[in-house]
Amino acid sequence: MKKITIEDVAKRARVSKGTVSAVINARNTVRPATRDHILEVMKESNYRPKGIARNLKYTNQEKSIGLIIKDLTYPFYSSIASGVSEYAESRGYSVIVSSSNDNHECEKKLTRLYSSKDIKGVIIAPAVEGTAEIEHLFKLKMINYPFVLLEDVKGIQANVVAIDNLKAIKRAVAYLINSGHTKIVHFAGPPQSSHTLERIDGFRYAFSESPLIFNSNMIVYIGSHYEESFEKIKKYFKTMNREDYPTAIVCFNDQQALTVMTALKELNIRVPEDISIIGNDDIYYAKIYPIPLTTIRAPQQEIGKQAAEILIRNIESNTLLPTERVVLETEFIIRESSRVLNA
Amino acid sequence: MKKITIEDVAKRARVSKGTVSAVINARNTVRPATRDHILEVMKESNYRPKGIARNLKYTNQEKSIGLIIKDLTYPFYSSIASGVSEYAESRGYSVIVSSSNDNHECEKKLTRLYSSKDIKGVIIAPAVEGTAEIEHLFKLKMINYPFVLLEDVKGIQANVVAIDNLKAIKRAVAYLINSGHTKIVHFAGPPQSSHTLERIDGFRYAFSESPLIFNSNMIVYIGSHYEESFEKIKKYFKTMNREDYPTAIVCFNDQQALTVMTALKELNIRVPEDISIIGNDDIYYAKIYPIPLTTIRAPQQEIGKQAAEILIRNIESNTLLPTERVVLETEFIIRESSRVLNA
DNA sequence: ACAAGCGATTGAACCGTTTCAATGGTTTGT
DNA sequence: ACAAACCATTGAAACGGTTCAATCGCTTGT
Repeated sequence: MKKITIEDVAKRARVSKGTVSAVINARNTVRPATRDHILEVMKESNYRPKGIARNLKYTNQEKSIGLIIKDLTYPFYSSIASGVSEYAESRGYSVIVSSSNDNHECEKKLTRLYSSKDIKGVIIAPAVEGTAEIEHLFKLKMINYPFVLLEDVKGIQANVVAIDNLKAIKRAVAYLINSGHTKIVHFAGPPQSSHTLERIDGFRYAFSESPLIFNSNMIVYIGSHYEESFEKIKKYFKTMNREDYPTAIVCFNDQQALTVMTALKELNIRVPEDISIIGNDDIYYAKIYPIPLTTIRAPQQEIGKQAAEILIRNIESNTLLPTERVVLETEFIIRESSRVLNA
Repeated sequence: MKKITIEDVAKRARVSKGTVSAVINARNTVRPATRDHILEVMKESNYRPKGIARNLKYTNQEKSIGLIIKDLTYPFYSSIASGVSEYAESRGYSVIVSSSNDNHECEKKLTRLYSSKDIKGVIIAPAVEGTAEIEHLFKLKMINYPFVLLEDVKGIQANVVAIDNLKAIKRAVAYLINSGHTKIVHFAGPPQSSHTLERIDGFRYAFSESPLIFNSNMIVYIGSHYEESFEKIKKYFKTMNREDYPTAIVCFNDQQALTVMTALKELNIRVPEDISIIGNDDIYYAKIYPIPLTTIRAPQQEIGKQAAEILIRNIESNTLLPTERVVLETEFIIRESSRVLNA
């Protein structure tokens, strides 16, 4: 069962390849009867012209760039995607997105896929930094395939657009400490994620610069998906005396923070009167929640835009450009889910 | 400034194309000195091997399918995407997603892009049905390019996986009417969207089967994005006497419903005591809202899965299969944002 | 000193289309 | 009836890589 080619169709229709090609491309030089006959044969043999062969000769039809993110369903990443889109479209590029599910193998497969499909370049939110196999990135470098990372990766020099997670969390925690909170807890994300680690580091760092003393009970692994985390959150409070409750929780991200607030409501714990909640990212739903969430805003659109800008600059350059590294500032947004104790 | 080819590199490095190719593919038959020299030349001339040419000969490396949706940032679509992903990966296909922004031109461009890149098939949530130019879909049919639509499109016979929007809304409205609500309003979505129209139709249909009489004031165009809708919602209530307030609002989708609830909170209108709110879709955030949303659940994952299944069946068949049409059932989920009046 | 063996390199064939100058066949004008 | 003009069709070259059998230049063993 070998693939059917234009040659086969031509043979069966008793015409030349050129004529079949003309039909496929809807050129009006073909006699209607011939045309219909060829279409008939195409249908009968379920002939599918091979896209890449069509593009071999005249290549610069449609320009496109790729984006590999960890999770399509998390608004943080889709906002980055829309930032990429907006800029890219303005430069005439279409954008193609895939999710690596924070899985390394998947990321490798996707980079191979993208670079083999005449997609001009790719923006990658790299998966699980810890495991750090990065040969696939070296491979991209070798073939001078333009790419931009959305996170630092050790061991390779590449274009990066990142935010300073550590600093961001540190600032939020410092705010709580300055507001008189002493019983502060961090609800951490998925253990294997690099973001989780960075945020824990930021949390600890803030303590090291304060009179308070960090201890490891302050880190509670909750995850960020509803299904896994909702029960964990309730259990955490149920197995604890009310007087031991933290007065503030710094959450891994906004999605988790919203889940926490909903769980607390079910437990009749008030936000922010009993407990202050701080999120991370400033996703869309953080502000339409009835208790608007205090959070650390990452400039998601801007991340996307800058990454796209660097990428396209590299794509369109005919010399190899020096790598760039951009670190964007986060913004601490105080809304109603947090409270100052020593006012 | 013409494109640099493997030939150019070979010439400059004083070797043959074959050797350069061996270096690119990391074959270990190349003498290290030769290898380094070739790499040097590649870097100097910023040579980027053309992906599609590499794939011409041995083609079936990585299988992938495409997905074109209207809005990457709306959770409804990203859930569909994850349904597609899950099934596709299990069959060995990678998934590539693009957003058409509900823009027809963009959709056309993307279908061209996908079919020209050796992506085996595509699932399309078609943009703005009203304007309905569908030559691009006919084009796909002509080249027997497998595709599945996520909505009926008039004038073309194609694979479709859809939900019955009209029936779904009708059911929700019927529920309200049966619960004793008489002042019911529909907050509609973006005027140009086909979903908006279907939902308005469902709303009217429910009235036609009840003792109540529909009138056009019951339809209020609010949109579904925060920025545009929040103020509109507040204005709607401020320019109205309290006794004229509807007792129930059927929203275009969940995102809008959540926005409405937040706006109502600001106006000190209670949900569900003063007004019942019904959403549409059952997105993730509908259930982590502190007043869990009554809504019409669309089986998003399942939509994605079924579409992917049909698509891959068509991709792998070597004869042209008859088109399929699947209509999935919605589920009315009563949570806490709605209230029965005549209990 | 020569044959065998080996690693590195070459180059022609191939992948499946598009293109376009050349050709063949039909119609038109006179 | 014949040249000119016109349409539809052909077929070979081109696109930019990969592959692999053949070859080349060195070592090695005897």
